[in-house]
Amino acid sequence: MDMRDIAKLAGVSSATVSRVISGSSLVRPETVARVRKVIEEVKFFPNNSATTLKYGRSGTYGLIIPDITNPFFPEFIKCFEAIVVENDKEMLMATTDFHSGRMQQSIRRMLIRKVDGVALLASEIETEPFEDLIQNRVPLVTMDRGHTANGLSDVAINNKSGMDQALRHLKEFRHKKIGYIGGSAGLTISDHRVEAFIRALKRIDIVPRPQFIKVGNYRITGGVAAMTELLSFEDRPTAVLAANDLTAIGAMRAAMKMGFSIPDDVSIIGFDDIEMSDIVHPPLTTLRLPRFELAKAFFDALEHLKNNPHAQGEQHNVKTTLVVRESTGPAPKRRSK
Amino acid sequence: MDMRDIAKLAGVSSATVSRVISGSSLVRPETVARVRKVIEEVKFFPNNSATTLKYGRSGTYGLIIPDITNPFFPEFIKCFEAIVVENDKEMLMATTDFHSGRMQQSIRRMLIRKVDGVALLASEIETEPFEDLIQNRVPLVTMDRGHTANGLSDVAINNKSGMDQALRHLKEFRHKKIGYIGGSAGLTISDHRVEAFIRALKRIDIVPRPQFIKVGNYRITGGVAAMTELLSFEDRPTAVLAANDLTAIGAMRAAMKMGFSIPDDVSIIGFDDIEMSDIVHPPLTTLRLPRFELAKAFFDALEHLKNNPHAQGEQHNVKTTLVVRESTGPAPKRRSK
DNA sequence: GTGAAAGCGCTAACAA
DNA sequence: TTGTTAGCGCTTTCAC
Repeated sequence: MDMRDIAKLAGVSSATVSRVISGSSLVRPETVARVRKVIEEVKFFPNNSATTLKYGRSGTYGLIIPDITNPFFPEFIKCFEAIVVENDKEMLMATTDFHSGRMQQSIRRMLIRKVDGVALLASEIETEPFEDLIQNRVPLVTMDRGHTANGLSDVAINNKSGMDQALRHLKEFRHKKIGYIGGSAGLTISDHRVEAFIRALKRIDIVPRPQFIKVGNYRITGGVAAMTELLSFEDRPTAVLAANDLTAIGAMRAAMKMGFSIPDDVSIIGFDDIEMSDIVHPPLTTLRLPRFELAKAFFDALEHLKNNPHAQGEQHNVKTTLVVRESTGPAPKRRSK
Repeated sequence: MDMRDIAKLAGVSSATVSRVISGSSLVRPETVARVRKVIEEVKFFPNNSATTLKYGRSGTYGLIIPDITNPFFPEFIKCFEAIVVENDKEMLMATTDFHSGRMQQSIRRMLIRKVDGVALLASEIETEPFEDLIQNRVPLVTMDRGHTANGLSDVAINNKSGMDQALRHLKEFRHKKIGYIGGSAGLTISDHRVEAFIRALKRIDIVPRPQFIKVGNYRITGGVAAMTELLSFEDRPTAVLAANDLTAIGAMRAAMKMGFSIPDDVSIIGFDDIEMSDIVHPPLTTLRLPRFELAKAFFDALEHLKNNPHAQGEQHNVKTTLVVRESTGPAPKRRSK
């Protein structure tokens, strides 16, 4: 069943059917009605691959994420999918699992399916895989790499203001010894966040202590491991910032398991504000990263690059806001234990 | 850059290039090598839409899920994506958000993109949306609808054995008053599970009490609401089964908020075994639904239908296993109000 | 306002 | 073993 069949049934040519479907204004209303009726009756669906072949563009945006198991990403995907579909486009999702082989493969999938652009939320240190995308003139929007180029835009998370909010909050509670549990070492996003943390610390006149800065893995296990180390110091932090909520939740578990109470002995602040953070005990104070805004920023950036193939990429910005719940409180007066 | 370009560079015809790419054995090894070299050099990616157009099949399987925010689904998607990609196919994911308009739209997306089959994990009561799929001879594999037909297979979750395990476990703890919090009313999956619950109850000689059977929404909120009702009865259940883990977690929260302790006052059993269930307090006893097996069952069923277009659909089965953690314990000896 | 026809890139039947 | 060619379904220019 193709447009020619519809054309025959409606007594017109396939060109007219095409025009009706694409909503061209050049067709007489009666003709439109007649064609529409036939389309309805036989439940005709145009074959997208023909259009893609003809145009060289598929109307699909690729989305590459590291770990769909981290609740932040499903929430993001949901928003991104909604925006994409609402704009009559399609989404092609790929997961890398933090694995560079899977990353290569994902990019290959994008290229083969002729996506109109790629939103890359899994920034690895290696830029090599991007090359193929750039070389094939596929618009690319990265997250928090702070680097733009021709056909390459970036959506940055405003770490500075977020960190400032978090640290100001802790300062009001008189915390002086503040730790940080980062993401995986070597990923640019996590490096950026560590740096932002150190600078923000200095801004509130606290001298950063290297031993208070630990690396995690963006998962609960990483938070558990890092927090266990932090709390076994004789001179331990009274507050800890985590690179994401999962890490923070792991940190909370570790602290509680070691007999510390939250927030009386240690305050903990997460990052993302996943749904779960409101459910754990105590509910987690966290820097909320607004998914919808973020998804919209990616989509807009992609559209812009697609429609302006020779334009320089743009640097976008999404702000976080501090959501104060119950995992933060006044610094302990004296050492307990 | 297309196959003709490669052909020219390699001094062969485009047909030969095609043969090399598809791994035909008819090409002389030296020719293969020469063509491969050119492909490597210019980093050529075949245009999938041309193949799709030619074949009428896209090498893509659709996956329709209700709610990517429920942690079970990301875990499932991850497995399904891995299997699909490993088999050199593609996955097209769509979320319905339990909304029938989104369902229609998702199916439309599948049809337009010429998917080779659809895995439908969001079974609504209405069969109407499927019609388009069936009519267009798109293989369809549903979850737990227990109905097969031409080009329609089903993967059932063995509710019977799961329920039996759960109830036997509770019986050993001398529970007599057992409640159930289902999914959304009207969805066939949840109806099936309620029925399975009632039958399993009878099998251990407990007379089901209608007021102990509540409806939820597959989310935490539903569990909270239903559990609050269940526990406000004078004569309240001492154990509750939930339709999924999120519901069970909501139930736990409600119970704890009302001052009941788990499992001393009420035992709770979930369903799915999402990662979170091991993290909540107390860790949740639950019926584990193995994602990888489930994903594999869907994939195999799809492949089978695709390769045997005129075959009758098959009924597959996936078994659950009871994971005993700390949310279940002996029934309270006497009323603790 | 509508139709005819070329061509997007690939594959497979057929020819050589 | 390799090449030639028709055609998958759609869009769009050009002609009417």
